[in-house]
Amino acid sequence: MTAIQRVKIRDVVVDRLKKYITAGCLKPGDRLPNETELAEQFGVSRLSLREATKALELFGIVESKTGVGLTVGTVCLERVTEHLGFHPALQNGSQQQLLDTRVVIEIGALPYTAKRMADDPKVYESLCKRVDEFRQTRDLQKWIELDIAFHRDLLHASGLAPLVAFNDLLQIFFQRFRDSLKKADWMPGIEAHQRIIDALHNQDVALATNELRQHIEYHKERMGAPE
Amino acid sequence: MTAIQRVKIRDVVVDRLKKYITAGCLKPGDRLPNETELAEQFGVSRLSLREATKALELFGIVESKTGVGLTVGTVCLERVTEHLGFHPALQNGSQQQLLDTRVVIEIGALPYTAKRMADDPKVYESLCKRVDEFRQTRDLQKWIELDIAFHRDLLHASGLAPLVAFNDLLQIFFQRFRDSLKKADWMPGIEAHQRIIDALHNQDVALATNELRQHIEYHKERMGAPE
DNA sequence: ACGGTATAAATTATCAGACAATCGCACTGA
DNA sequence: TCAGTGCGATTGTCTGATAATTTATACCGT
Repeated sequence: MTAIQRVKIRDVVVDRLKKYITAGCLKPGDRLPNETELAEQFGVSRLSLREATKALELFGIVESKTGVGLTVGTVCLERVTEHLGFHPALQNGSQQQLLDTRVVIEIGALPYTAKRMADDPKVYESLCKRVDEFRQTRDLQKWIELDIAFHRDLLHASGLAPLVAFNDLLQIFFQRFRDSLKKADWMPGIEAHQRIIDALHNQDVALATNELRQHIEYHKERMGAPE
Repeated sequence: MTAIQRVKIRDVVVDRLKKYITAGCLKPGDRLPNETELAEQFGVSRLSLREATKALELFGIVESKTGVGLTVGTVCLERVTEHLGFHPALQNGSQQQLLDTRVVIEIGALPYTAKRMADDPKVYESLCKRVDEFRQTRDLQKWIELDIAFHRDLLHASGLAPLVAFNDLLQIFFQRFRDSLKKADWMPGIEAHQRIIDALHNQDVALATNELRQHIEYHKERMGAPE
């Protein structure tokens, strides 16, 4: 007794559309065939094709304009956040995994960040500016935004763009219990941020790693196993 | 002259659906009214409502089953990651960046894998089985598949599901380079795989890290800067 | 009376065809 | 030359119908 799930046409069409784009090396802005033609090519009705394109449009992968046609787009994580941010049902079963994943990504990026810091002094300066912003803020909501921005910048400084994207995605799933934290919980984070970038500035990756790990583990205690 | 954008019905429906869910405090698994009823309630045709629900279904926000109806779904990271292949960071990222990202992820997972190996002997055994499969294969295409599978299993053994999803995403972009490799290039990889899991088996994370780094860097030389 | 099976109802999945709205562009007229 | 107009192409939306699937119910045999 195999639990077979009926394969829905639009899921197939979604895959085929994505393959069509990648196989043709199409870039954002490139035109796609019109709906009728694509439907014929895939051997489905226009409606089924539409359901697929409309779904992909929510991600931003394709765009459609009346009177113009379909064009290739790019995933815009802000848009994804917008749709997911209202968190009806984010899977929270593995907060531990999410945090560990963050640790892996952020710590793994540190050596690359240190290398870039050695080459470009502006990297350190801009990060310092972020921390200063932090010190001047009293509003909790603003702090949260700045914290996300700091960790994002820290990753961005590594020069590894994919890691930034992955981190953005993870942040979506963290958003919820961020709100449940108290102001006092965030206090120690400021100086931790400073110590991390200072260690990197001194090319002491090991120290930065320790600081960052402690910094994230600190949050782990506050979030883990609530009930 | 404001750039007015025609408000598309399905976008409105998407918003109203999300509000419907949040306003009712609906949880994953909760039933939604059927399509006809919802369409009537929103004052749109059933088709427009469908386009909205199908789009949300790609996110996992709602689920629909034939003969059952609409239910609130759970959004999981893996599902979103699956469609992230069109993110600019991955589209425009250089091979170098993608490889470095792989290094960060795979090496970062090793400590977790070692820990799980210590707890469960089956982890090591199943990985060994993979390597054995490798030795018995002569077909190049099969080797490529097995290599991907091995690295996937290695990550999976860490217990960090998000990393597996990220890795799957990265593999899409490596696919093209793999095909250009020669059979001889893959030979040393087999024993490297064995050494990695043996080191982990002995709880020697540092050694495993070195082996894995060399293993991936080895490929870097063959792929890097072709033109 | 009970268990299993066949039928019916409810619901989504998919399709076909039509018309409206919108955009781009060529064509025309001054 | 240039502004205006109309036409074709394309997506947006609707109506209606049929197929596929699951759940619940009624029926039948023992």
